[in-house]
Amino acid sequence: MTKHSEIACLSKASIFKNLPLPLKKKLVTITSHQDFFPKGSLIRQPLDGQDGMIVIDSGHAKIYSLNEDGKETVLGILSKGDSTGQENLFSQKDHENFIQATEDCLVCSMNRRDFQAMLNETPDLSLTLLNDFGQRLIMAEKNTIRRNSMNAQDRVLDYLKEEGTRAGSTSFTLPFKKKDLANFLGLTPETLSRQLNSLQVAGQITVNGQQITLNN
Amino acid sequence: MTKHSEIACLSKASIFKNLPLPLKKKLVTITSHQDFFPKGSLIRQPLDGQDGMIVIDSGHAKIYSLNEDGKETVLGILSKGDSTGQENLFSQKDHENFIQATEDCLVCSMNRRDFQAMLNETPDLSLTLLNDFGQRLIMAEKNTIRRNSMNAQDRVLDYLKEEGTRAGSTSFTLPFKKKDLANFLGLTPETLSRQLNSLQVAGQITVNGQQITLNN
DNA sequence: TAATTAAATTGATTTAAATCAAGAAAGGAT
DNA sequence: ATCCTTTCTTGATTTAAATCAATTTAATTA
Repeated sequence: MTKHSEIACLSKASIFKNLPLPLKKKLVTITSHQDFFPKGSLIRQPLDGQDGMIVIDSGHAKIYSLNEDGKETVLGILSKGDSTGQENLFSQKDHENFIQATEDCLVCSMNRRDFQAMLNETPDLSLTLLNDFGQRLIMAEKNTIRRNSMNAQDRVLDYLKEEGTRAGSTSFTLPFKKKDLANFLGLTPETLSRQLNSLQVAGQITVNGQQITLNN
Repeated sequence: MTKHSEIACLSKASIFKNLPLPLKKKLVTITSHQDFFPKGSLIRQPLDGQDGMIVIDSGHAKIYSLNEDGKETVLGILSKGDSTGQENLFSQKDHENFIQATEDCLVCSMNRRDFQAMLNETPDLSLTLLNDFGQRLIMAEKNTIRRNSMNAQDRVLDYLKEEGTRAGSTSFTLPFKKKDLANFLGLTPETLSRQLNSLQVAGQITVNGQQITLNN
């Protein structure tokens, strides 16, 4: 593993990519680089003793919680460059969510103690993180609004458009199973299936397995 | 307005209350103290040019958004000591939510530029804020789980218990209109009314106007 | 590649909560 | 106090999405 690829890993993470190079170099020293997780394996789970944050270097993963009766709630999807766990870097409580690799994943991670020490020395890093957190809070609110004021079809369309924007193309592959997407949108797989079909009949989208094309 | 009350204002804000005194003193210098907003008035609204954060010194306020067809989504409720707007302190975008005083309010505020300058000098403050943000993100996830895996009645009960914990008593006054509470929980006022009634019949709570008592 | 398991789709039915409607209670304004 | 407006409640009805059920399709595994 070359130093170059280590810097590259951090540079992919949206949360770090705009940091000045010297800061990145410092971060490299406290980062565990590119651990491999095969598809289906758990990257994090409650009581695993892990307290840091992770960055997805390649592959996809999903974050979910399980309630007492085993019901799963999909809280988010991670793609290349996404990070999660920052919210645990500052609390003493253990995380309570599962993170599962939905494809083979390479993952970079850093632990709480190292990171906190680093934050104390580097105000720039704090500001970057604060900015990122702010964005996430705004996203969370947006999601609440979406769920509160949109019906099934509009939620699906809204998500697909967002995904299209993210992909920078009208054509893209769903980054995870429809089952999980349904849950993420607060729907059942059956309802999602019907809505996708209905949108296709209306000519708004073209669906081909996991491949989606937005028309207009 | 005495210096003492100015410090007191910051000390009430959960986000600042654990800061060391010297830091609080510094913050006081960039804070606008105790602006008065009568019940019903808007503390913040889109395009008002305000870009900072606020702390509620007394009274209650609600945060909500309006979509194109005028539908309101209640995003949160602010009580004494609560703060909001931190998420805007780091982005250049203007805020898009309304904040309305639901009672007469005294509000402290600080603007983006002053605050950012201060952050650069005081890493401790960044850490405190990061911690707070982390908590909020965790709360937002909790809320998603609640909405995804609870029916109307459980959502209401869950909220009431949370409020009871917050109030530190089994008896408390709802901090805002049932109409707004319903919206906040993703319900209609009719459904909330029925669920409160049903919980009372089941002996779980006692309802008297805005006054709620939890039994057991 | 066949066998097995999981995911996705399609149809029929149920249901929880929304909507519609109307009256009662509470808050503000004059 | 009286009027007017908004909120709250209660009942009847509708409806969007969930659930139940059965295939088809796709993905894993042996």
